[in-house]
Amino acid sequence: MNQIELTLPDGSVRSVASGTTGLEIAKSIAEGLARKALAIKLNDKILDLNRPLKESGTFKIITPSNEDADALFVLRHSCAHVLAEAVCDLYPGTQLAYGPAIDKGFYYDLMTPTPLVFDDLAKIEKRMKEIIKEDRPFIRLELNKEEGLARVQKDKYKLDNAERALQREDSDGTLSFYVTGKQNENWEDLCAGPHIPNTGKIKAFKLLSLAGAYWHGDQASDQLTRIYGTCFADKEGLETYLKFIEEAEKRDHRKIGKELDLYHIEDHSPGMVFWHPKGTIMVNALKQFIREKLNRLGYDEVITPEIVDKSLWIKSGHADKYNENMFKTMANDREMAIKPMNCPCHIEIFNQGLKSWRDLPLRMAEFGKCHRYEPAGTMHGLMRVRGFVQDDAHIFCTEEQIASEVSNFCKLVKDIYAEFGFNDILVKFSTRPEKRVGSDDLWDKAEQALEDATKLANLDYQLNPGEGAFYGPKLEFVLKDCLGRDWQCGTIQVDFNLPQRLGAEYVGKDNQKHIPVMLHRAAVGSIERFLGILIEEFMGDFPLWLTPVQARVLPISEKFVDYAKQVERDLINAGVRVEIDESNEKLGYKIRQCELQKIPFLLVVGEKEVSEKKVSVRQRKEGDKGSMSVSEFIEMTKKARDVIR
RNA sequence: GCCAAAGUAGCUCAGCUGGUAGAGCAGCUGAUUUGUAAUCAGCUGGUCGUAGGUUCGAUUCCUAUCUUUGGCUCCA
Repeated sequence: MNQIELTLPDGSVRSVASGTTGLEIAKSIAEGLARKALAIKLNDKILDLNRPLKESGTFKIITPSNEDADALFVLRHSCAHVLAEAVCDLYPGTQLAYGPAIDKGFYYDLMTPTPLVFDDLAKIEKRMKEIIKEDRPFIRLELNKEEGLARVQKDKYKLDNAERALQREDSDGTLSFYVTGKQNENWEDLCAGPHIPNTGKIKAFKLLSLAGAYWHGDQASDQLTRIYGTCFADKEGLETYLKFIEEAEKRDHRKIGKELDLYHIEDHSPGMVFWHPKGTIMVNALKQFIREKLNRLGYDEVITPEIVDKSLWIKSGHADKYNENMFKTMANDREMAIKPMNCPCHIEIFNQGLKSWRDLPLRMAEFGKCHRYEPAGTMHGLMRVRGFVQDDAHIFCTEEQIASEVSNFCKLVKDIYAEFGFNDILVKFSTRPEKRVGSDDLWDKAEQALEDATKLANLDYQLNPGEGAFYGPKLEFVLKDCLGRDWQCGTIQVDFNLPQRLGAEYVGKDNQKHIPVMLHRAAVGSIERFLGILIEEFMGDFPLWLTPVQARVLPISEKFVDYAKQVERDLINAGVRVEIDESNEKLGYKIRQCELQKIPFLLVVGEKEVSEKKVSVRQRKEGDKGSMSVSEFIEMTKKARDVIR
């Protein structure tokens, strides 16, 4: 019999007969290890413990651990099976679709004969616990194509899964099933595996939520019920995770936005933000932060109308390809639309006067307010709204200039994000969507140009097929919120279509007219969304330049209010955003209010400060900084204002 | 738009199986004149998301609708 060589995590090499199982190897190392083992990993492939091993390579025995992604993966996937079995038991006639382990747990998409409601989860959990207690083994069955397909005939989703599995390149023509217990007696599911040896190995799980999900993610297809749950190696891991969610909720920008009185959204205009004075300070501070960067990079800022006649949207293609996303309005009998994007308006400015090749690249920026009719049910605080301000710009350039302009922009995005401490950014490359304008030749050219640019920018990306804008492919810069959900912020898009459609031209060196390429780009994306991300990232403890109130003066009693007002006046004149707390409260109470409002500097003034013409400074998170003169304090804030994190 | 859940005072929430609503904080008034995360007392405040229906009677049951939340889809 052939021997295979297995390299263990400690570097030692074991030579065993081909066909030996992971469990046998675990036993040969230690009985205890064999008892704990969940699965094995051979060359990056996780396998059941009792699968015969046929190849040499790196080898590890997977044991329960909240730190081991492989362990969590098998546990969660097996837990999803237990979930599916429980649902099938409780709701006969349930059809199963798909039940993978995901980043933070697992889900199962299924179709029950009657709709499930949230309260059913408790019942399902109870049944799952019984199945786990029965400690039934997961048994793998490998069947040939005919036998396998015969087993899933009644279930349209599983049949579809089976057919697709057989079509996959790495298919060996067999289909695998996992029975939880005895064949033909207990529940089974078409599944590639791997699984843990028996259900009793699941020690800590919880069902979390119920959601609708489309079969294959296709809106036109069946709507399935998705049950989300999570599973950990032990109770402690589960509790830590649930605690994490609880903690994350405290960072939620919607909660902090309310507590700090930054904004609200109301029923009259769903998805549109009412920025309160304090939020407005932040919006303006962020705009100014970006504006200063753009000024240095040769952008010209413009302002364009928000309401534009339908005819422009017809020419641009929006009326055809973006229609359901647009707010429409009538001016008497004239049909207008509220702009969902700034690009057509920027082309209108470009088209004023004759442009020469010497004008290119022409970088036109606008903090343009856009409105998009997003589907109900997609709104989310500041992150997903219907009215938002983009830090938008359009770069009109030649084909030759695309790569360097895109590359420079990528650098700008990285710089800005790094200043806020976002260093690990996900970049997606989205290619031509089904609904698009322009010929395939132009799309080939645009996608190629964007790819060349990513090489110049030395940018790693994830391919996101079919998700580009209707006029061109795009790069998306993705940030995460407190719960780890992805939000697209920055973007750059290569567009060979709109300039042509809207008649943009420049005179080239050859004295002929040419159509410029247009790069649509936004560094933070939308001011609203980016502030939402920042609120969660900083948990309300904003850097001094961004924070709405930088200092509050706290007179110890009414006797010192006059002096406090004088301090306040001095600070206002020095450009510090300052408030005064004249309330008839004790100092401890006033300080507590400031801490809750996350105010960076508190200036306590009492008898001592009045006589010495000083203020006592208390800094957020750092405590008492001692007393100093007002001018010393102003110097201190000036230094702190430049610090981003 | 789809599935599920929710909507009670400015905020956070209570209100069991139908008998016209409560707490804490905030706010107001008064007392206190306060030294680094909550001084005390009193008072105000809600046609219980909206519109219908069932009922002698609806915050509570039913229907519709709007909004919000968690997902799906879509997107900055």
